[in-house]
Amino acid sequence: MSINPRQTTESRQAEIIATMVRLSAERSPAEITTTDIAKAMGVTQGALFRHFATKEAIRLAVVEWIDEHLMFELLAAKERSPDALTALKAMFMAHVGFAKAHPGAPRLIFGELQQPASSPVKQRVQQIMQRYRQTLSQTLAAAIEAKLIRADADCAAAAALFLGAIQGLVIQSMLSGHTEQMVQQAVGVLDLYLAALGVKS
Amino acid sequence: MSINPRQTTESRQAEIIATMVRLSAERSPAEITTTDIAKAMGVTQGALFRHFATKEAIRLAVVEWIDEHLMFELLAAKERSPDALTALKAMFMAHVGFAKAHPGAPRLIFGELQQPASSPVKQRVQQIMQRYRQTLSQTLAAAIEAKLIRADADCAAAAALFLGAIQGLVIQSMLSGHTEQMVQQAVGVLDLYLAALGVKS
DNA sequence: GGCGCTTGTAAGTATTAAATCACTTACTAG
DNA sequence: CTAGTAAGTGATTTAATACTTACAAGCGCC
Repeated sequence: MSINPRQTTESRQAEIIATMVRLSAERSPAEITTTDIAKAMGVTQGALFRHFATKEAIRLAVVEWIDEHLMFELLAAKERSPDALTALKAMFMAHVGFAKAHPGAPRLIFGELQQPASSPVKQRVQQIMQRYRQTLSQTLAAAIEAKLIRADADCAAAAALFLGAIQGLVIQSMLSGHTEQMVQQAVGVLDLYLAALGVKS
Repeated sequence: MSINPRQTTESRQAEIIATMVRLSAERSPAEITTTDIAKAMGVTQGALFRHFATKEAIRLAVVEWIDEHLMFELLAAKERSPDALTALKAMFMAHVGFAKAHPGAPRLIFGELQQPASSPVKQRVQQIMQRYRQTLSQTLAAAIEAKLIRADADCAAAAALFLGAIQGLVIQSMLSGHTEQMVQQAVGVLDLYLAALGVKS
Protein backbone atom coordinates (compact mmCIF):
# COMPACT_ATOMS: atom_id res chain seq x y z
CA MET A 1 0.00 0.00 0.00
CA SER A 2 0.90 3.65 0.55
CA ILE A 3 1.35 4.28 -3.16
CA ASN A 4 -0.72 7.42 -3.13
CA PRO A 5 -0.68 8.80 0.36
CA ARG A 6 -2.69 11.92 -0.30
CA GLN A 7 -5.67 12.20 -2.57
CA THR A 8 -8.45 14.63 -3.29
CA THR A 9 -11.71 14.47 -1.38
CA GLU A 10 -13.50 13.62 -4.60
CA SER A 11 -11.46 10.51 -5.30
CA ARG A 12 -11.54 9.47 -1.65
CA GLN A 13 -15.33 9.76 -1.61
CA ALA A 14 -15.51 7.48 -4.61
CA GLU A 15 -13.12 5.07 -2.92
CA ILE A 16 -15.17 5.04 0.28
CA ILE A 17 -18.34 4.31 -1.69
CA ALA A 18 -16.66 1.55 -3.67
CA THR A 19 -15.21 0.03 -0.51
CA MET A 20 -18.58 0.07 1.20
CA VAL A 21 -20.20 -1.69 -1.75
CA ARG A 22 -17.39 -4.21 -1.93
CA LEU A 23 -17.43 -5.01 1.78
CA SER A 24 -21.22 -5.31 1.72
CA ALA A 25 -20.91 -8.24 -0.64
CA GLU A 26 -19.79 -10.47 2.20
CA ARG A 27 -20.87 -8.89 5.44
CA SER A 28 -24.05 -7.26 6.67
CA PRO A 29 -23.88 -3.57 5.66
CA ALA A 30 -25.30 -2.54 9.03
CA GLU A 31 -22.34 -4.15 10.76
CA ILE A 32 -19.68 -2.52 8.60
CA THR A 33 -17.97 0.09 10.73
CA THR A 34 -16.01 3.16 9.74
CA THR A 35 -12.94 1.31 11.04
CA ASP A 36 -13.63 -1.55 8.62
CA ILE A 37 -13.86 0.84 5.69
CA ALA A 38 -10.73 2.72 6.71
CA LYS A 39 -8.73 -0.48 7.16
CA ALA A 40 -9.80 -1.75 3.75
CA MET A 41 -8.63 1.55 2.26
CA GLY A 42 -5.35 1.64 4.15
CA VAL A 43 -6.08 4.88 6.01
CA THR A 44 -6.98 5.63 9.59
CA GLN A 45 -10.56 5.75 10.75
CA GLY A 46 -10.53 9.46 11.42
CA ALA A 47 -9.54 10.17 7.82
CA LEU A 48 -13.00 9.16 6.60
CA PHE A 49 -14.51 12.17 8.34
CA ARG A 50 -12.43 14.48 6.18
CA HIS A 51 -14.59 13.38 3.25
CA PHE A 52 -17.98 12.65 4.76
CA ALA A 53 -19.46 14.50 7.72
CA THR A 54 -21.27 11.48 9.15
CA LYS A 55 -21.70 7.82 8.46
CA GLU A 56 -25.24 8.47 7.32
CA ALA A 57 -23.80 10.71 4.61
CA ILE A 58 -21.76 7.75 3.43
CA ARG A 59 -24.85 5.55 3.29
CA LEU A 60 -26.71 8.20 1.33
CA ALA A 61 -23.85 8.55 -1.13
CA VAL A 62 -23.73 4.79 -1.58
CA VAL A 63 -27.45 4.63 -2.33
CA GLU A 64 -27.03 7.42 -4.84
CA TRP A 65 -24.14 5.60 -6.47
CA ILE A 66 -26.28 2.48 -6.82
CA ASP A 67 -29.15 4.49 -8.28
CA GLU A 68 -26.93 6.20 -10.81
CA HIS A 69 -25.15 3.08 -12.01
CA LEU A 70 -28.14 0.76 -12.04
CA MET A 71 -30.25 3.27 -13.91
CA PHE A 72 -27.45 3.76 -16.40
CA GLU A 73 -27.42 0.03 -17.15
CA LEU A 74 -31.20 -0.11 -17.39
CA LEU A 75 -31.42 2.84 -19.74
CA ALA A 76 -28.63 1.46 -21.89
CA ALA A 77 -30.46 -1.86 -22.10
CA LYS A 78 -33.67 -0.10 -22.99
CA GLU A 79 -32.13 2.08 -25.66
CA ARG A 80 -30.36 -0.70 -27.46
CA SER A 81 -33.65 -2.58 -27.80
CA PRO A 82 -35.71 -2.23 -30.98
CA ASP A 83 -39.08 -2.58 -29.24
CA ALA A 84 -40.73 -2.45 -25.81
CA LEU A 85 -40.83 -6.21 -25.28
CA THR A 86 -37.15 -6.63 -26.09
CA ALA A 87 -36.49 -3.72 -23.77
CA LEU A 88 -38.26 -5.47 -20.89
CA LYS A 89 -36.17 -8.59 -21.38
CA ALA A 90 -32.97 -6.59 -21.66
CA MET A 91 -33.77 -4.56 -18.52
CA PHE A 92 -34.48 -7.71 -16.58
CA MET A 93 -31.17 -9.28 -17.51
CA ALA A 94 -29.31 -6.02 -17.03
CA HIS A 95 -30.65 -5.71 -13.51
CA VAL A 96 -29.70 -9.29 -12.69
CA GLY A 97 -26.29 -8.68 -14.21
CA PHE A 98 -25.84 -5.60 -12.04
CA ALA A 99 -26.71 -7.57 -8.92
CA LYS A 100 -24.17 -10.19 -9.94
CA ALA A 101 -21.48 -7.60 -10.65
CA HIS A 102 -22.15 -5.77 -7.37
CA PRO A 103 -23.51 -8.26 -4.86
CA GLY A 104 -23.22 -5.69 -2.10
CA ALA A 105 -25.70 -3.36 -3.79
CA PRO A 106 -28.92 -5.28 -3.06
CA ARG A 107 -27.75 -5.98 0.49
CA LEU A 108 -27.29 -2.27 1.05
CA ILE A 109 -30.73 -1.50 -0.35
CA PHE A 110 -32.36 -4.20 1.78
CA GLY A 111 -30.58 -2.77 4.78
CA GLU A 112 -31.96 0.70 4.14
CA LEU A 113 -35.44 -0.75 3.69
CA GLN A 114 -35.46 -1.65 7.38
CA GLN A 115 -35.01 1.90 8.52
CA PRO A 116 -37.82 4.17 9.70
CA ALA A 117 -39.64 6.14 7.04
CA SER A 118 -38.22 9.42 8.26
CA SER A 119 -34.66 8.46 7.34
CA PRO A 120 -33.46 10.52 4.36
CA VAL A 121 -31.61 7.51 3.00
CA LYS A 122 -34.78 5.45 2.99
CA GLN A 123 -36.69 8.28 1.35
CA ARG A 124 -34.12 8.20 -1.44
CA VAL A 125 -34.65 4.46 -1.85
CA GLN A 126 -38.41 5.03 -2.00
CA GLN A 127 -37.90 7.57 -4.74
CA ILE A 128 -35.65 5.25 -6.73
CA MET A 129 -38.14 2.40 -6.57
CA GLN A 130 -41.03 4.63 -7.53
CA ARG A 131 -39.24 5.90 -10.63
CA TYR A 132 -38.26 2.36 -11.53
CA ARG A 133 -41.89 1.28 -11.31
CA GLN A 134 -42.97 4.16 -13.50
CA THR A 135 -40.41 3.31 -16.15
CA LEU A 136 -41.61 -0.30 -16.11
CA SER A 137 -45.26 0.70 -16.35
CA GLN A 138 -44.53 2.93 -19.31
CA THR A 139 -42.57 0.23 -21.10
CA LEU A 140 -45.33 -2.28 -20.39
CA ALA A 141 -47.92 0.14 -21.75
CA ALA A 142 -45.81 0.64 -24.87
CA ALA A 143 -45.61 -3.13 -25.31
CA ILE A 144 -49.38 -3.37 -25.10
CA GLU A 145 -49.70 -0.53 -27.59
CA ALA A 146 -47.45 -2.41 -30.01
CA LYS A 147 -49.49 -5.59 -29.43
CA LEU A 148 -46.39 -7.38 -28.18
CA ILE A 149 -48.05 -8.51 -24.93
CA ARG A 150 -51.60 -9.25 -23.79
CA ALA A 151 -53.87 -6.25 -24.18
CA ASP A 152 -55.59 -6.92 -20.86
CA ALA A 153 -52.39 -7.15 -18.83
CA ASP A 154 -52.45 -5.22 -15.54
CA CYS A 155 -49.47 -2.87 -15.86
CA ALA A 156 -49.17 -2.11 -12.16
CA ALA A 157 -49.25 -5.76 -11.21
CA ALA A 158 -46.84 -6.60 -14.03
CA ALA A 159 -44.38 -4.00 -12.79
CA ALA A 160 -44.69 -5.35 -9.26
CA LEU A 161 -44.11 -8.90 -10.44
CA PHE A 162 -41.11 -7.80 -12.52
CA LEU A 163 -39.44 -6.33 -9.47
CA GLY A 164 -40.49 -9.24 -7.28
CA ALA A 165 -39.02 -11.73 -9.70
CA ILE A 166 -35.65 -10.00 -9.53
CA GLN A 167 -35.81 -9.52 -5.78
CA GLY A 168 -36.61 -13.19 -5.38
CA LEU A 169 -33.56 -14.17 -7.42
CA VAL A 170 -31.38 -11.82 -5.40
CA ILE A 171 -32.68 -13.13 -2.07
CA GLN A 172 -32.07 -16.66 -3.26
CA SER A 173 -28.47 -15.80 -4.09
CA MET A 174 -28.04 -14.06 -0.75
CA LEU A 175 -29.17 -17.25 0.93
CA SER A 176 -26.95 -19.57 -1.03
CA GLY A 177 -24.03 -17.19 -0.88
CA HIS A 178 -23.02 -17.39 -4.50
CA THR A 179 -24.30 -15.47 -7.49
CA GLU A 180 -23.27 -17.95 -10.19
CA GLN A 181 -26.62 -19.70 -10.59
CA MET A 182 -28.53 -16.46 -10.49
CA VAL A 183 -28.18 -15.60 -14.17
CA GLN A 184 -29.25 -18.99 -15.46
CA GLN A 185 -32.12 -19.09 -12.98
CA ALA A 186 -33.04 -15.64 -14.21
CA VAL A 187 -33.57 -16.96 -17.72
CA GLY A 188 -36.12 -19.48 -16.51
CA VAL A 189 -37.94 -16.97 -14.34
CA LEU A 190 -37.96 -14.39 -17.14
CA ASP A 191 -39.48 -16.95 -19.49
CA LEU A 192 -42.23 -17.61 -17.00
CA TYR A 193 -42.78 -13.90 -16.44
CA LEU A 194 -43.14 -13.33 -20.16
CA ALA A 195 -45.67 -16.14 -20.32
CA ALA A 196 -47.73 -14.18 -17.79
CA LEU A 197 -47.77 -11.33 -20.30
CA GLY A 198 -48.97 -13.68 -23.01
CA VAL A 199 -45.65 -13.92 -24.84
CA LYS A 200 -45.10 -17.24 -26.60
CA SER A 201 -41.68 -18.78 -26.01
CA MET B 1 -48.45 -3.01 34.97
CA SER B 2 -47.09 -5.29 37.66
CA ILE B 3 -50.08 -7.60 37.53
CA ASN B 4 -48.03 -10.76 37.21
CA PRO B 5 -44.61 -10.03 38.56
CA ARG B 6 -43.16 -13.51 38.30
CA GLN B 7 -43.69 -15.95 35.49
CA THR B 8 -42.26 -19.22 34.26
CA THR B 9 -39.32 -19.31 31.87
CA GLU B 10 -41.56 -20.87 29.25
CA SER B 11 -44.09 -18.05 29.26
CA ARG B 12 -41.33 -15.43 29.41
CA GLN B 13 -39.62 -16.95 26.39
CA ALA B 14 -42.87 -16.76 24.48
CA GLU B 15 -43.31 -13.17 25.63
CA ILE B 16 -39.79 -12.23 24.54
CA ILE B 17 -40.36 -13.73 21.10
CA ALA B 18 -43.71 -11.99 20.71
CA THR B 19 -42.20 -8.68 21.83
CA MET B 20 -39.34 -9.02 19.38
CA VAL B 21 -41.74 -9.68 16.50
CA ARG B 22 -43.97 -6.82 17.56
CA LEU B 23 -41.15 -4.32 17.92
CA SER B 24 -39.70 -5.41 14.56
CA ALA B 25 -42.84 -4.19 12.85
CA GLU B 26 -41.74 -0.61 13.25
CA ARG B 27 -38.01 -0.58 13.86
CA SER B 28 -35.08 -2.35 12.26
CA PRO B 29 -34.69 -5.70 14.04
CA ALA B 30 -30.91 -5.29 14.11
CA GLU B 31 -31.31 -2.13 16.14
CA ILE B 32 -33.64 -3.60 18.74
CA THR B 33 -31.66 -3.99 21.94
CA THR B 34 -32.20 -6.23 24.92
CA THR B 35 -33.02 -3.06 26.85
CA ASP B 36 -35.78 -2.26 24.32
CA ILE B 37 -37.30 -5.72 24.72
CA ALA B 38 -37.06 -5.62 28.49
CA LYS B 39 -38.66 -2.17 28.67
CA ALA B 40 -41.51 -3.27 26.42
CA MET B 41 -42.07 -6.22 28.75
CA GLY B 42 -41.80 -4.23 31.95
CA VAL B 43 -38.79 -6.10 33.34
CA THR B 44 -35.14 -5.23 33.69
CA GLN B 45 -32.63 -5.94 30.98
CA GLY B 46 -30.79 -8.54 32.99
CA ALA B 47 -33.98 -10.56 33.46
CA LEU B 48 -33.95 -11.54 29.78
CA PHE B 49 -30.81 -13.59 30.35
CA ARG B 50 -32.63 -15.80 32.82
CA HIS B 51 -34.59 -17.11 29.86
CA PHE B 52 -32.16 -16.96 26.95
CA ALA B 53 -28.43 -17.43 27.23
CA THR B 54 -27.52 -14.91 24.52
CA LYS B 55 -29.22 -12.51 22.19
CA GLU B 56 -28.48 -14.82 19.30
CA ALA B 57 -30.54 -17.49 21.09
CA ILE B 58 -33.44 -15.03 21.06
CA ARG B 59 -33.03 -14.46 17.32
CA LEU B 60 -32.94 -18.18 16.68
CA ALA B 61 -36.08 -18.72 18.74
CA VAL B 62 -37.81 -15.92 16.84
CA VAL B 63 -36.95 -17.48 13.48
CA GLU B 64 -38.24 -20.81 14.69
CA TRP B 65 -41.46 -19.19 15.85
CA ILE B 66 -41.94 -17.65 12.42
CA ASP B 67 -41.23 -20.96 10.71
CA GLU B 68 -43.68 -22.82 12.90
CA HIS B 69 -46.54 -20.35 12.54
CA LEU B 70 -46.09 -19.57 8.86
CA MET B 71 -45.88 -23.25 7.95
CA PHE B 72 -48.98 -23.92 10.01
CA GLU B 73 -50.92 -21.35 7.99
CA LEU B 74 -49.56 -22.68 4.71
CA LEU B 75 -50.39 -26.28 5.52
CA ALA B 76 -53.86 -25.30 6.68
CA ALA B 77 -54.41 -23.43 3.42
CA LYS B 78 -53.18 -26.39 1.44
CA GLU B 79 -55.29 -28.92 3.25
CA ARG B 80 -58.52 -27.03 2.94
CA SER B 81 -58.05 -26.87 -0.85
CA PRO B 82 -59.72 -29.48 -3.06
CA ASP B 83 -56.95 -29.49 -5.68
CA ALA B 84 -53.34 -28.43 -6.26
CA LEU B 85 -54.15 -25.23 -8.12
CA THR B 86 -56.56 -24.04 -5.46
CA ALA B 87 -53.89 -24.93 -2.92
CA LEU B 88 -51.35 -22.70 -4.66
CA LYS B 89 -53.73 -19.76 -4.61
CA ALA B 90 -54.62 -20.37 -0.97
CA MET B 91 -50.97 -20.65 0.06
CA PHE B 92 -50.15 -17.41 -1.73
CA MET B 93 -52.89 -15.50 0.04
CA ALA B 94 -52.13 -17.20 3.37
CA HIS B 95 -48.51 -16.11 3.15
CA VAL B 96 -49.48 -12.54 2.31
CA GLY B 97 -52.00 -12.62 5.15
CA PHE B 98 -49.31 -13.78 7.55
CA ALA B 99 -47.02 -10.94 6.48
CA LYS B 100 -49.87 -8.52 7.07
CA ALA B 101 -50.70 -9.98 10.48
CA HIS B 102 -47.05 -9.99 11.56
CA PRO B 103 -45.25 -7.21 9.71
CA GLY B 104 -42.16 -7.77 11.86
CA ALA B 105 -41.70 -11.30 10.59
CA PRO B 106 -40.40 -10.54 7.08
CA ARG B 107 -38.19 -7.78 8.47
CA LEU B 108 -36.61 -10.27 10.83
CA ILE B 109 -36.07 -12.77 8.05
CA PHE B 110 -34.54 -10.13 5.77
CA GLY B 111 -32.28 -9.13 8.62
CA GLU B 112 -31.03 -12.66 9.08
CA LEU B 113 -30.42 -12.94 5.34
CA GLN B 114 -27.68 -10.38 5.65
CA GLN B 115 -25.66 -12.45 8.07
CA PRO B 116 -22.68 -14.61 7.12
CA ALA B 117 -23.43 -18.15 6.03
CA SER B 118 -21.84 -19.62 9.13
CA SER B 119 -24.47 -18.08 11.43
CA PRO B 120 -26.74 -20.80 12.85
CA VAL B 121 -29.70 -18.47 12.58
CA LYS B 122 -29.11 -17.97 8.88
CA GLN B 123 -28.68 -21.69 8.37
CA ARG B 124 -32.11 -22.15 9.89
CA VAL B 125 -33.54 -19.60 7.46
CA GLN B 126 -31.87 -21.43 4.58
CA GLN B 127 -33.47 -24.65 5.70
CA ILE B 128 -36.90 -23.05 6.00
CA MET B 129 -36.71 -21.59 2.49
CA GLN B 130 -35.49 -24.85 1.00
CA ARG B 131 -38.39 -26.81 2.47
CA TYR B 132 -40.80 -24.12 1.31
CA ARG B 133 -39.46 -24.43 -2.23
CA GLN B 134 -39.81 -28.19 -2.14
CA THR B 135 -43.41 -27.96 -1.00
CA LEU B 136 -44.13 -25.51 -3.80
CA SER B 137 -42.42 -27.68 -6.42
CA GLN B 138 -44.44 -30.69 -5.32
CA THR B 139 -47.68 -28.78 -5.43
CA LEU B 140 -46.81 -27.41 -8.85
CA ALA B 141 -45.98 -30.91 -10.10
CA ALA B 142 -49.30 -32.15 -8.74
CA ALA B 143 -51.07 -29.33 -10.57
CA ILE B 144 -49.37 -30.36 -13.81
CA GLU B 145 -50.31 -33.98 -13.18
CA ALA B 146 -53.95 -32.95 -12.76
CA LYS B 147 -53.70 -30.84 -15.95
CA LEU B 148 -54.61 -27.73 -13.98
CA ILE B 149 -51.61 -25.76 -15.26
CA ARG B 150 -49.39 -25.82 -18.36
CA ALA B 151 -47.70 -29.19 -18.81
CA ASP B 152 -44.43 -27.56 -19.90
CA ALA B 153 -44.18 -25.23 -16.89
CA ASP B 154 -40.74 -25.11 -15.26
CA CYS B 155 -41.48 -26.09 -11.65
CA ALA B 156 -38.24 -24.72 -10.21
CA ALA B 157 -38.69 -21.37 -11.94
CA ALA B 158 -42.37 -21.31 -10.96
CA ALA B 159 -41.47 -21.89 -7.31
CA ALA B 160 -38.87 -19.13 -7.49
CA LEU B 161 -41.35 -16.72 -9.06
CA PHE B 162 -43.98 -17.61 -6.46
CA LEU B 163 -41.62 -16.64 -3.65
CA GLY B 164 -40.36 -13.61 -5.54
CA ALA B 165 -43.88 -12.36 -6.10
CA ILE B 166 -44.58 -12.47 -2.37
CA GLN B 167 -41.21 -10.99 -1.44
CA GLY B 168 -41.80 -8.17 -3.89
CA LEU B 169 -45.15 -7.38 -2.28
CA VAL B 170 -43.59 -7.44 1.17
CA ILE B 171 -40.71 -5.17 0.12
CA GLN B 172 -43.18 -2.78 -1.41
CA SER B 173 -45.13 -2.64 1.86
CA MET B 174 -41.91 -2.15 3.82
CA LEU B 175 -41.13 0.81 1.61
CA SER B 176 -44.52 2.42 1.85
CA GLY B 177 -44.80 1.65 5.54
CA HIS B 178 -48.34 0.31 5.51
CA THR B 179 -49.63 -3.15 4.77
CA GLU B 180 -53.16 -2.21 3.81
CA GLN B 181 -52.68 -2.20 0.05
CA MET B 182 -50.65 -5.39 0.11
CA VAL B 183 -53.57 -7.80 0.04
CA GLN B 184 -55.37 -6.13 -2.85
CA GLN B 185 -52.13 -5.80 -4.77
CA ALA B 186 -51.55 -9.48 -4.04
CA VAL B 187 -54.73 -10.39 -5.91
CA GLY B 188 -53.50 -8.69 -9.08
CA VAL B 189 -50.04 -10.20 -8.84
CA LEU B 190 -51.46 -13.66 -8.14
CA ASP B 191 -53.68 -13.36 -11.21
CA LEU B 192 -50.65 -12.53 -13.32
CA TYR B 193 -48.67 -15.36 -11.77
CA LEU B 194 -51.41 -17.83 -12.58
CA ALA B 195 -51.44 -16.57 -16.16
CA ALA B 196 -47.77 -17.56 -16.34
CA LEU B 197 -48.85 -21.09 -15.46
CA GLY B 198 -51.41 -21.02 -18.25
CA VAL B 199 -54.43 -20.62 -15.99
CA LYS B 200 -57.29 -18.69 -17.58
CA SER B 201 -58.84 -16.01 -15.40
C1' DG C 1 11.34 29.68 -0.13
C1' DG C 2 7.71 30.76 2.81
C1' DC C 3 2.23 30.56 3.33
C1' DG C 4 -2.18 28.64 3.56
C1' DC C 5 -5.25 25.13 2.62
C1' DT C 6 -6.21 20.36 2.46
C1' DT C 7 -5.44 15.62 3.73
C1' DG C 8 -3.56 12.69 6.83
C1' DT C 9 -2.45 10.61 11.66
C1' DA C 10 -2.84 9.25 16.53
C1' DA C 11 -4.99 9.64 20.50
C1' DG C 12 -9.02 10.64 22.90
C1' DT C 13 -14.17 11.08 24.25
C1' DA C 14 -18.91 9.94 24.94
C1' DT C 15 -22.19 6.62 24.31
C1' DT C 16 -24.16 2.36 23.89
C1' DA C 17 -24.37 -2.60 23.68
C1' DA C 18 -24.46 -7.41 25.59
C1' DA C 19 -23.39 -10.01 29.33
C1' DT C 20 -22.32 -10.87 34.39
C1' DC C 21 -22.73 -10.84 39.28
C1' DA C 22 -24.15 -10.36 44.03
C1' DC C 23 -28.10 -10.11 46.14
C1' DT C 24 -33.31 -10.31 46.90
C1' DT C 25 -37.94 -12.11 46.70
C1' DA C 26 -41.73 -15.33 45.87
C1' DC C 27 -43.38 -19.92 45.66
C1' DT C 28 -43.45 -24.91 47.03
C1' DA C 29 -42.48 -29.37 49.17
C1' DG C 30 -41.52 -31.77 53.27
C1' DC D 1 -41.87 -23.38 59.60
C1' DT D 2 -38.22 -23.87 56.96
C1' DA D 3 -35.10 -24.76 53.26
C1' DG D 4 -34.42 -24.98 48.33
C1' DT D 5 -35.19 -23.20 43.78
C1' DA D 6 -36.34 -20.21 40.09
C1' DA D 7 -37.22 -15.43 38.62
C1' DG D 8 -36.17 -10.72 39.19
C1' DT D 9 -33.25 -6.48 40.26
C1' DG D 10 -29.73 -3.07 39.64
C1' DA D 11 -25.16 -2.03 39.37
C1' DT D 12 -21.10 -3.10 36.89
C1' DT D 13 -17.85 -4.76 33.36
C1' DT D 14 -16.01 -5.08 28.84
C1' DA D 15 -15.87 -4.00 24.27
C1' DA D 16 -17.27 -1.41 20.32
C1' DT D 17 -18.67 2.55 17.87
C1' DA D 18 -19.15 7.19 15.68
C1' DC D 19 -17.17 11.25 15.94
C1' DT D 20 -13.49 14.99 17.62
C1' DT D 21 -9.27 17.21 18.24
C1' DA D 22 -4.30 18.50 18.32
C1' DC D 23 -0.82 18.16 15.53
C1' DA D 24 2.04 16.97 11.15
C1' DA D 25 3.01 17.13 6.43
C1' DG D 26 2.23 17.54 1.42
C1' DC D 27 0.71 20.60 -2.43
C1' DG D 28 -0.15 24.75 -5.18
C1' DC D 29 0.64 29.75 -5.53
C1' DC D 30 2.93 33.90 -5.34
